[in-house]
Amino acid sequence: MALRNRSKFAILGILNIAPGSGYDIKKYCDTVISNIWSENYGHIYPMLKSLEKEGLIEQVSQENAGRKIQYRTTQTGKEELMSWLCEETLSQPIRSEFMLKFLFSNNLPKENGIRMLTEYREQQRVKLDGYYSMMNELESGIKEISEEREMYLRAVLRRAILSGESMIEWCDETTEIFRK
Amino acid sequence: MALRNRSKFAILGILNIAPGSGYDIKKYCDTVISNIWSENYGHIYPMLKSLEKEGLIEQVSQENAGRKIQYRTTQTGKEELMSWLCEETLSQPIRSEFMLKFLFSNNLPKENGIRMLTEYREQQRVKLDGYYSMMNELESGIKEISEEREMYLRAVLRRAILSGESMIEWCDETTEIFRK
DNA sequence: GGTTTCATGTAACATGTTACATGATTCT
DNA sequence: AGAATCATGTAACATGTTACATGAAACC
Repeated sequence: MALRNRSKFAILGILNIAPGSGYDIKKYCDTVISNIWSENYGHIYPMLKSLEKEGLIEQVSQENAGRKIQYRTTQTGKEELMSWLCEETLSQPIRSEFMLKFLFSNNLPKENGIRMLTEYREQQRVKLDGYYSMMNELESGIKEISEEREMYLRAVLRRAILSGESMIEWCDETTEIFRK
Repeated sequence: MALRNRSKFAILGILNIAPGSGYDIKKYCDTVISNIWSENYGHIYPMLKSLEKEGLIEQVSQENAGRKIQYRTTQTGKEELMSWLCEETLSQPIRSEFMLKFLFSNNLPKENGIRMLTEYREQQRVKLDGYYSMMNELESGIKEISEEREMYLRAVLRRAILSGESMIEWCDETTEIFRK
């Protein structure tokens, strides 16, 4: 069975939220949804061509913008997107390099494990701080987002926060155990 | 800069815990460490050849086993592994198809979101149950694992449990909000 | 004797990432 | 004018997944 192309629907979905260029899509991934998705140019630009060829997106007739090529979803594109949304999501294979390293490090002195935990905790803390401020921004309601969309965005952010908090909890708990 | 081959060290690390065949490695990934890592045959067998060629692993002279080719890490292999363990782990790009779908589904009726959450919660619950029983097994100490190794295994399992619990918490919380 | 599990392997395909090329526009 | 950022694009490379082929050994 052929794999469903996930980048395809990611890009289609992002354009469905707000029409934009390849560059805009990259920006969106690197900021707003960096905690749940990533794309790179090597995927984005060829995919935009192919989505256009398939008739799922179309160029927005631009007058103002310079070279910028803006796309938006077509009716067909919206329909394909909806049908993907309703498909069940198969659970994806998990790969956590940190956890793997940690598991393997039982031959090294315990202090080494503790150092790994400390560094990792700090990485997580920094990310978590970022999520907290995003949540603040969202809640102060500066952005021009519909209430309905905000609800979903907030849920996704909340997920990132809970997940980060849980990771920090684990780091602390495990460090404690290792110190004893 | 060339990417560091993660499968390489995963396989090397697994063989360092316990010598075994390609088949054994796959088993180990699918059971013990399924919550943190996955490998498939397409990676494992060619990588075993290449690790052997590099001198990082060697075949265990077998007498008993049939066709089974068992490998173990060499001294050089152990050293390379240790040096990888001490390298800092760069944070990996995140891709959660479920979250992406959820974020995109603001055009669908709210009930749809609630259904997604319910299904996802159930998926997580089943996994979590599996982790709980693994933890029980570990704690009853049936397996022939050194105390030191057990400590690391337990930490990794504990991580999976906390992570699952946090996910379920989020599902419940979000469902509540969506019901209002 | 048949079914399941063990066991190794690979070809074809699908996806993901980096590094670079190119040049316009905006900011200072 | 020079630097930073915007913007599009691709070639080369790296990684990941599936489906199938093959057959031995264990189990029932």
